[in-house]
Amino acid sequence: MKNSEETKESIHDLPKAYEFSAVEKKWYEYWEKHKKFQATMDDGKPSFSIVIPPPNVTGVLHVGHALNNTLQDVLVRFKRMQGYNTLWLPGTDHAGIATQNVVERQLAAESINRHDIGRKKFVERVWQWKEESGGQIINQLKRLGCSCDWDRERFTMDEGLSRAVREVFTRLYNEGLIYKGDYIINWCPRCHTALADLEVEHEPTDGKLYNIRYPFTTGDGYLVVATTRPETMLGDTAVAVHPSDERYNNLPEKAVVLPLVNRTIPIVFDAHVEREFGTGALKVTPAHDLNDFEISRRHDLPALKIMDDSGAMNEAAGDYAGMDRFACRKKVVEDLEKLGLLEKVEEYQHGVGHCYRCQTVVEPSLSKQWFVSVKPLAEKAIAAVKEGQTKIYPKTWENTYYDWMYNIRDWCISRQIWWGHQIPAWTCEDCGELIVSNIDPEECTKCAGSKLVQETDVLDTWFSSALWPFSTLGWPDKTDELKIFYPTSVLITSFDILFFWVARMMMMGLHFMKEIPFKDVYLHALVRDAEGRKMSKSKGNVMDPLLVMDKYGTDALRFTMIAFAAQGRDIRLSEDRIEGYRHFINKIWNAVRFSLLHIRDSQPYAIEEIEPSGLALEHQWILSRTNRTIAEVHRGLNEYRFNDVAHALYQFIWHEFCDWYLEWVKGDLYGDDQEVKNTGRQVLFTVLEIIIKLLHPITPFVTEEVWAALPGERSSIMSGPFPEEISAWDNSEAEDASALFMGVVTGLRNIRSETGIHPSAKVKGFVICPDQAKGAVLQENSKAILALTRVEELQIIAEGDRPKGAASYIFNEIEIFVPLAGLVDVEQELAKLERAMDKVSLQLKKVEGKLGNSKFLDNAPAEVVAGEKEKQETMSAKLAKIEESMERLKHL
RNA sequence: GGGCGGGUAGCUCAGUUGGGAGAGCAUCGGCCUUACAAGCCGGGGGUCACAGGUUCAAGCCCUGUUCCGCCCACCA
Repeated sequence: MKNSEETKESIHDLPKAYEFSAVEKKWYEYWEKHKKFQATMDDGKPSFSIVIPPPNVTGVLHVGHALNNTLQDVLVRFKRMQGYNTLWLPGTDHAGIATQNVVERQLAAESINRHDIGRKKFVERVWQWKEESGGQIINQLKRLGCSCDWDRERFTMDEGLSRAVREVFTRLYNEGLIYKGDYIINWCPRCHTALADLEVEHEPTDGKLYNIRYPFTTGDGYLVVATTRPETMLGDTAVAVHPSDERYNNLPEKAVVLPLVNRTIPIVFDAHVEREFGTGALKVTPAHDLNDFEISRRHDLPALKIMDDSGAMNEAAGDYAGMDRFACRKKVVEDLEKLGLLEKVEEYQHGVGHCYRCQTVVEPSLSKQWFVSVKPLAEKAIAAVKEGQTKIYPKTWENTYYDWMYNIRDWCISRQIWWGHQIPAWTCEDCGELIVSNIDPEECTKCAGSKLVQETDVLDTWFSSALWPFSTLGWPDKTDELKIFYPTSVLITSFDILFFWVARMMMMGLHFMKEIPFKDVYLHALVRDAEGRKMSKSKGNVMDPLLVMDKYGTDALRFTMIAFAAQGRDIRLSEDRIEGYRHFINKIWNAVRFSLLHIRDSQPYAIEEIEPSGLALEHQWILSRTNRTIAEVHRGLNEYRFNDVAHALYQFIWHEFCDWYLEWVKGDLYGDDQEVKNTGRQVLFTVLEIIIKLLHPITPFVTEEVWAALPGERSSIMSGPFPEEISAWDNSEAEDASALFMGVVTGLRNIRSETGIHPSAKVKGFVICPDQAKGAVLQENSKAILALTRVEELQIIAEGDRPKGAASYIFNEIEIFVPLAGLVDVEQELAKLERAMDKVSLQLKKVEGKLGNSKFLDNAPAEVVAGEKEKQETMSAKLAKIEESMERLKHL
C-alpha cells in the first residue's frame, strides 16, 4: 500500500500501548478490498493449496476452530510470502442432521413440525434459514484474520458440489461399490434416521442384566438367557448356544416357548456364542441386534421388527404395542416376574450407543439402506500412506489410520432426513426398475414408463465432505484449478475426524482423481479448559474466542494457539495465558515504537548491504542470532512444529533483541559518532524488518500496522518476501564474545542487586580477566558495559591485586568486583560464594568422574572428551577463584 | 478385549538421532533507568512417576509396575 504522509504523521505519535481493535478492522478491510488473499491461475509459480475443513453452516466459532484455522492461516501466509501461488479454499458444510435440527426447533416454536409443511416447504425453510442466519462463522473466521480466497467460497450443497455428489454416487453404483440392502443399522428414534457406525458414541452405562427362563415346550424345565434389553425378547426368533457346550449336549428338545408371546422358537447352535457369559444361552433378536442378525442369516431364522421409527413398540409386540421401548422394558420385567420366569437381576455396566447429534439411545434396527463397500477403496488408501505419498503428522496416528482401514466395514450412507443430497435413484412404478443416474431421468430405462419416484433418503453429510478436495476445484470437469491445486499441499484438522473425514477423503480422492487428495495431513490436538476437561456448553466451561479477541486482540489469541500447538498433546487453554501473550504483542509494538524514534528519517536498506565482518560486536551478534531465528522459523513451519516457531520468536524478540540488543545499541544511537549512528540505524532497521516479517504469519494485524509505519514506500507485508537464511550472518565467535560480555554485565548487575546498591548510586567496577583475547573484547565493549550496568568506571586487567572490601562475582575464570569502601557484608558475601562453590564443585565432581574413567576415555567420541576436559578447566579455574575470594574475605 | 498418548519446577508444558535439566506463568527482592509498570534488573525453586536393565554416559533406548486421559471393538 502507499504510505501516505497522513499515515506517517500519526506514526510519530504511536500510542504507548497497542490498540488492536481499530487496527484489526482496518487491515482486514484493506486486505479484502485489495484482494490480497486471491490465488491466481498462474501455473508458472509453484502452488500451495489448502482446503478448509468446512465448518458446519450452523456453526459458531469455538476455540477448536480458532486453533485449526490459525494453524492454516500461519502456513498459508508463510507460503504466500515465500512466493507460492497460494490458495486457501474456504466453505461450509450443510451438516444434514445438525441443520435440520435447528430448523425443526424453529418450527416447534411455531407449534408445527416438518411433516405439517411437507418436504418441499421444509427444505425451502432450511435454505431460507441458511441465507439469513447460516454461515455466520465465515465472518468470525475473518475476525480471526483468516486469509482465505473468499471469492471461491463453497457450500457442500451448492450446485457444483451437488453435481459432484451425483457423479460420484452414480459411478460407484455402476462399479458395484454402492448397493442397497437390508441390514442392521443404528437407528436414532429422535432424528428418525439411520446412522453410520462412526456416528454412534458408546458410553458406559449402569444397567441391569436380566436372567430370563425360556421354558421347554413340554413345560418341563427351561433354558436361562441373559439380556440387558428384555423388551427385545418380543422379537426373539431363536435361542442360540455354543455347539460344543457340554451343558447343552443333551437337550430334551430343540425348542423353547418364548414367554409373554407364547411363540415356539428353535434352539440353534452357533460358535459366536460366548460360553462363559451368563448361562451360555443367547436369545436371538435378528431385527434388533447386529450379532443376532448374523446368526439369523447363518441359520435361516426369520427377523421380527417390534419397534417403530420412534422407538415405540409396534403391532408385532402384541399387548405391548404402542408403549415406549423403555416403558415396555419395565412392563416386560414385571410380567416375567409375575410368571416366575425372572430368575435373577444383576447390576451390570455396559456400553450403550448414543446418537452423536442428539445423545438419544440408538436402537439397532433392521432396515433397507444404501451402503458403500469401502474395502476396495480402503486398500488404495492404505497403500498411499504406506508408500509415503501422503504423510501423517504426528506419525503415531498412522497406526490408528491403518487399524481402522484394515477393519473397515461397509458405510451406511442413507439418512432418513430431508436436508441433504437426495439420493439420485428412482424406482419405476410400472416395472419396478431401479434407476441410478447423475441427471434426473425422464423415463424408465427398461420399460420407458414415466412414473419414476425418487428415493426419499438423503446422503450422509460426510459423503459430500469426502469429495471436498476435488469437488471444490470444479470436478467432474477437468478444470485448471484441479490442474494447479490438486493434490492439495496439506490438510490441517483435528484428530477426532480422522475417520469421519480424512480417511474418506483419502478413499474418494484416490478413487476418482487417481491421486492422493493431500501430501501431508497434520492432525492437531483438542483444546481443553484449564483443568484439562473437554469444553462443552453443558459444562459451562467453553471459552468464546470472539470475546477473547475483543478483550485481548486477535494476535494475542493466535500467538497463544501457536505457542501451545505441540504435536500430539492436547492444549489446556485459559484466559491468563492469552493475557500473557498480549503482553508480548505489546512488547513488539513498543520495540517498533522505540526503533522508529531512530530510524524514521532513515532510508530503508537492502539486506544485502549489510556486511557483518567489519561491524561492532553487538551487530555481529544480533545478525547471527537473527539468522539462527530465521532458520528455526523455517524449520518449525516446514515440520509443523508450530510451538517451536512461537517460542523461538518469543525468546529471540523479547530476550535477545529487546533485552540485549536494543539496550546495547542505544550507545551507538545516542552517541555523537555519525558513522556509528548510521550503522546502528541500518542494522536495527534491517533486523526489525526481518522480525516483523517472521512474525507476520502468526500475528498478521500488529505486523501489518507497524510495517506500514516503517519509513519508505512499501506495499503490504503480506506480499513478502519472507526472510530467507543468510548464512554469512552466522557468527559463533561473535556469539561467544557476546556471552562473555553478557556474563560480565550480569555479574555487575548481580553485585548491585545482591548488595543492595541503589540503581542510581555511583560505583566503580573492577574486572580481572587472565585471558588476553577475552580481556580485549571486554575492553572494546567497556562503554556498553558501563551503560548497561550504570557503573561509572570500569577497570579491566589481566592480573593484579584484588581490591579489598569489595563485593565479588565469579564468572568462569573471570573475577568481577565492586569496591564497597569498607561497607561489604562479609557474611553475606561468604554465603553467596559458598552457594556458588557448592554448585561448581558438584559439577566438577561429575566431570572429573567421567575423565577419571578409562572406559569413558576409550569409548566416548573425541569431541565429547575434549568438551569435558574444557569444562573441567573452566570449572577448576572458577573454583580456585572462589576459594581465593573466600580466603581473602575471611582475612579482611 | 485391543491400541495410543501422558506422568519433568508451585501451575501449564518444551526437551527431534543418548553427552553439562529448560520456557512461560506464579513466587521473592530491588527499580517509574528518556520504547514498554502490559515494563526493567536480580534471585530462589526439580531423586525428570516407580523398579530393574542396556551403555563409558539415560528425562531420552529396553523390560516390568503404577496412576491419568483418549480411541477402537458384535460377550448378550
